[in-house]
Amino acid sequence: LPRLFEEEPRYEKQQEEVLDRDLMAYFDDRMRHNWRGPEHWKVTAFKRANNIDQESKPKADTQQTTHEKKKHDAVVVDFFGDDVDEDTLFEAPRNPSTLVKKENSGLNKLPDDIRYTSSRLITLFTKQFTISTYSVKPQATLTDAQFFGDA
Amino acid sequence: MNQSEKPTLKSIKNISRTDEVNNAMRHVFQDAQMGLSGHRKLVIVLKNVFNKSVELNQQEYFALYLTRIINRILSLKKGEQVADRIAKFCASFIRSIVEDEIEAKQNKESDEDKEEDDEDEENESPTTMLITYLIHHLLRGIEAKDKTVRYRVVQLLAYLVRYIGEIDNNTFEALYSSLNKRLNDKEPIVRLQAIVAISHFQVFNFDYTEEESPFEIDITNASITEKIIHSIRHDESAEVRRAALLNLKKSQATIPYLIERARDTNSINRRLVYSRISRELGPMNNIDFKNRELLLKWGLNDREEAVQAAATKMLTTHWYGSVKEDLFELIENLHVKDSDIAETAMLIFFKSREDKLSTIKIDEAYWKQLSIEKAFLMRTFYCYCQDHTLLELVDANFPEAVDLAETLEKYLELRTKFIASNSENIKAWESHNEKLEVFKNQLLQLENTMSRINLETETHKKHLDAADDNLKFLQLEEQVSELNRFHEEQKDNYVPFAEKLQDLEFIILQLLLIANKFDYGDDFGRRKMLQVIRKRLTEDKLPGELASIALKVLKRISLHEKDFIAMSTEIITDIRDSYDNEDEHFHSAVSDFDDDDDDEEEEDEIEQDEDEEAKQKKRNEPKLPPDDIVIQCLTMSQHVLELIEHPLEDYTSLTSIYSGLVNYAINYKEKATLHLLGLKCLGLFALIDRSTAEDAVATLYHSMRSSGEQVRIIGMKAVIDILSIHGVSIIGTNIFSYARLFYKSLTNYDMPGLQCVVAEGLCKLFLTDIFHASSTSNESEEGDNQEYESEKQLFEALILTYFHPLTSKNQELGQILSFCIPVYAFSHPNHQARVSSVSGDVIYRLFSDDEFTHHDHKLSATSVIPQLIFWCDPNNLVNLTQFEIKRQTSHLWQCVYLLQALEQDTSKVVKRAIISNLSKLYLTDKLESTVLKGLAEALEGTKQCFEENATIPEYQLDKLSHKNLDNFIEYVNETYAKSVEREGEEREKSNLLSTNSILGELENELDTQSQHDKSETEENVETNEEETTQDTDKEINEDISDNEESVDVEMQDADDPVDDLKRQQLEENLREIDEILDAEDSVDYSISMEE
DNA sequence: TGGATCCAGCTACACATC
DNA sequence: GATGTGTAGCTGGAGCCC
Repeated sequence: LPRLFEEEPRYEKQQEEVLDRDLMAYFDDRMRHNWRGPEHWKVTAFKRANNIDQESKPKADTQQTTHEKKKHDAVVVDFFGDDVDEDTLFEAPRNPSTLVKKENSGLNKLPDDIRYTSSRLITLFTKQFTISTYSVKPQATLTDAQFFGDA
Repeated sequence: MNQSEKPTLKSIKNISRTDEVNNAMRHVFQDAQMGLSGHRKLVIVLKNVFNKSVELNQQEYFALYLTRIINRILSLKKGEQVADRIAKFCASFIRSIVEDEIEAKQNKESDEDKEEDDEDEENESPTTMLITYLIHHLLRGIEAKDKTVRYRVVQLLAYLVRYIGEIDNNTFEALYSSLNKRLNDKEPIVRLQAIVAISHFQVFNFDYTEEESPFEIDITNASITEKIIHSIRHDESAEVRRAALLNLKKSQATIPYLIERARDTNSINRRLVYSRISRELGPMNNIDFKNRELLLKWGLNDREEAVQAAATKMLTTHWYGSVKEDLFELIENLHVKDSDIAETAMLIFFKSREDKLSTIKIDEAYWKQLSIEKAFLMRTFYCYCQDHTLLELVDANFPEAVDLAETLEKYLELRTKFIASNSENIKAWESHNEKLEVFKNQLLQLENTMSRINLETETHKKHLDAADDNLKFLQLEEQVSELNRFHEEQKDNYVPFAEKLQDLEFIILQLLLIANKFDYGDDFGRRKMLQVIRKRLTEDKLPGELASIALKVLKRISLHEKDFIAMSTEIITDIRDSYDNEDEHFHSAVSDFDDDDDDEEEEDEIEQDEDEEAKQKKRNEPKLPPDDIVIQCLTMSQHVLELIEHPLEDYTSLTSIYSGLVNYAINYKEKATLHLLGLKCLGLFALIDRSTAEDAVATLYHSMRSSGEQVRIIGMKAVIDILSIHGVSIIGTNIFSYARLFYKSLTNYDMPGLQCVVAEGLCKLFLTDIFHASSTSNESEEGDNQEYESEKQLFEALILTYFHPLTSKNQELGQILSFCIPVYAFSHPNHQARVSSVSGDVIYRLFSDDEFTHHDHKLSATSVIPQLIFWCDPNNLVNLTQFEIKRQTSHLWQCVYLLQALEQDTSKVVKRAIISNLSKLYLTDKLESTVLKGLAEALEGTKQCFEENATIPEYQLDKLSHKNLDNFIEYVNETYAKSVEREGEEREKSNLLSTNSILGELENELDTQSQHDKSETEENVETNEEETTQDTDKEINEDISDNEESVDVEMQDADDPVDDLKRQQLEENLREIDEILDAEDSVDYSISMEE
């Protein structure tokens, strides 16, 4: 893929394809999640964009301490100790309704997935024909990082 | 025995006091908590202690001590190993004593056979006593305040309920109703355990149809299943639903609910349906076709790879295995004729079972005698081999072209004969079809009328009584039920015939699909195929899908496009001519329409003369050809036009026939099929001929304005396609009308289908820069600006539609925009700049404009803002090097617009959301120091604004927001400092010594420049021609949305390539930032800032 | 068993409501 | 003032694969 190593963006003449094959595959992949609309949108590749708290944490260290902590934390019950006060243990809530969840009428199902693809985005509605771009601008291609990274 | 001595079997024998029992028990549990491995031994020890207590007649003390021991683990949180082990240990112990008791009973029973029966049936056994005691104890805590206590209680009960066969009815009733209540516990972990517990009751028999139920509450197997089903569907916790999924009894009655979870929002649950539940359901035939189809459709298309993989495995391993690896049986079960997923399933099968490809053998005998399954396998196998260039398999299995053509001909001939020998059935079908047509016509007319009434109501503010039309709708409903009766009435005659015909046509379709991909190496075969296709297309009156594929084959085997057009024209002419003998009028009718062409072209004004139209119709009335012929010709024309790739040049034959047919059809507004086909063909025709397109857009525009959703969708698709092919110039100076139409359609939530089309269409036009290509057009400056404003408003409307509360009701629209908006933004820096330029307006309007705020379920600022920021993040741009990404200004500009929204009268929630998201903006020291400086100053201004308004509640920030804002300001200042430093170093290295003097000159020049043009990014440098003053902007700024005038704080993209005026650009940018922020107080925001 | 991933719960805080 | 609700960021557990 020689294109990857070209430094300058390529400026294309009119009537070129909007997205090339690689780019379509790239977008189809990237848009795989977050298809359900704004209320279900989640940040995915956001960390990379966040340049403020970018100091890399010494991961190994923290991991070890948590690991150790986990081991040490193991609780052992003393069955010879004083008995638990049952009145406290079984104490009822002041308002019993706080134990009840609100009724949910939803079905917890995904909506029908129309599986929108980039090929549909660059194809006409009424026939199988790819739309061309009208402007004079560099044709979109993947950046190196995108190709080697998440692409 | 003292506390330090652990009990042994021997020491237990010596126990004589209850405190010794207690001590022994504590020891056992002290050990049991350490691990599962010792449990077997400890169970024996504890059992001995229990038996000893029974022996001493102190079993109630044993029970008491046991509950005290258990109390100690009830407050241990979920995940605490110790508590889990103790719970398991209790379960093991209870199981063990229950088993012992059963064994003892059996032994006793066999003894009793010899002796007389005892009387102790009535008495409660020590084991039952213990279990009952334990249950009552635990039930005391089942409604405890502490969720952990409830969790542990229900967990223990879930273990115990497996061994409760002997408990009394009252205890059971108390247990059952308490557990039932926990199905609605606030805490998911409690509900989950309650599901597990209640699931065990499914195996009990609560059949009280013969006898009276011993329970006072409703306990039946059906009610238990019902409760689990309620949880599997409605519980909002994925883990609870999972527990219900895994524990619900698998039966024909529950299958639909199990299958339904293949669409669960949780991907683990979906995967489980395929990996585990499907196996538990047994052979694929245990599930009916409809549900199998759903499973495949959902699973093979799932967004999660893991789910897809599990679904693939289910198909290719479990189901395939369940039909003993018989591929034909598998295909038979797929019901290929009625299935939408069979093809995908087959291709996935081939891909994941490549080992089976070589076992497929297709010889002469095979393809000479095709069943639908054989034909389907042959076709999908062929397509798979072709797509994966498995040419050896193709050569080994598939016939020569000439044989394929002959086979195809054979089946086509079979079809013709079959139809000919069933004329009665055909008549029945035709008459049914006629009724159907009448129905469609009425529906379309009614839809159009309703739409017109709505339009008139809106435009003239008249209230029209639509009662009449409602009545008509009711009448139509009656017709629907009548039409639906057809299949019922024709059960014996037509239905079997239709099925057989469909089988034949399905086989033909498979052959055509092969022919469409076939390698016509030998010319003899090609010519044979050509002959078959041409003949059959002309003579056979093939149904839509077959005709469409046949035409594709024709195109494939034609010499070139011109040849294809000539042949198809001839075919359509022949179809028409075949009826010439029967109806002389038809030919002349078409000629007449040709003559009408001129009239038509004159008619592209907005107001069409209804009388003239009617007159024209009348004139044509006597020459009417049979509708079905016209429809057939038009359908063929549509398919032909769909296949033409090149602009129309001198295909006059095509022009004369199609423009005649098309105009004829369009005028028949009361004939649905004809009218809609006419519009489709008009649109398609316009795509290959610019002059047709010019008229077509006007015709389509009028049709849309006065019609219902069906017509509008067809019209909208056509218009957008025409714009995609010919550009905006095709609509001349009328851009405003069209923009308004687009806007109205986009925001018309009564026509959800139309919304989808226009949203997708606008995205296409923006993505391809067909919209916003103003710099290349030759329109006047004013025209340019109007176009620009219309497009800007449309773009903002698209973004607003994505976030609109009502869009959650139009799933398809949401999905389209979820895909298209980010693709648009990420595909070019200019696109990203455009998104950032509307960010401020979007936020302001979403959270302050009544249009958006008065709905329920509206989105929060904390979810909207990160999305806007994500779309504008330069890291998401394609096409750029890391260096270029670091120099992108989209986030910087977005920041300016966000600050603007921050300083406006937005609510506190919005302000906080903006501030907390500022840290997500990607601003680097590779940006020019001048713009960073501008941003830093803007931020100071914002800070000041907050100080000045400190008395207003909205401007009183909480601690965290203060900190976040200060951190961000500091970050920008640091970045600015670094940038200055970097530029200094670069200047030193650079030998371009004249930079300063150039800058000086430019600064002077800047002062004289007009004050309102804005530009974006280094690549885009504004040219003088594009300058406009603020005043001109306002004068021509008509608002397509009927709202107040829109604010003109906008960056204007220019498409000129990079030149060496970067410095000027940067100065501009800096000035921009100042201006935008200064303007806040004085500018009259369109988005009406109601006080 | 360990690693990667996703999800849900936890905590701290702000704010609304009773 | 107590209580409930909503949010952000973190963390640990669950289910899976190898």
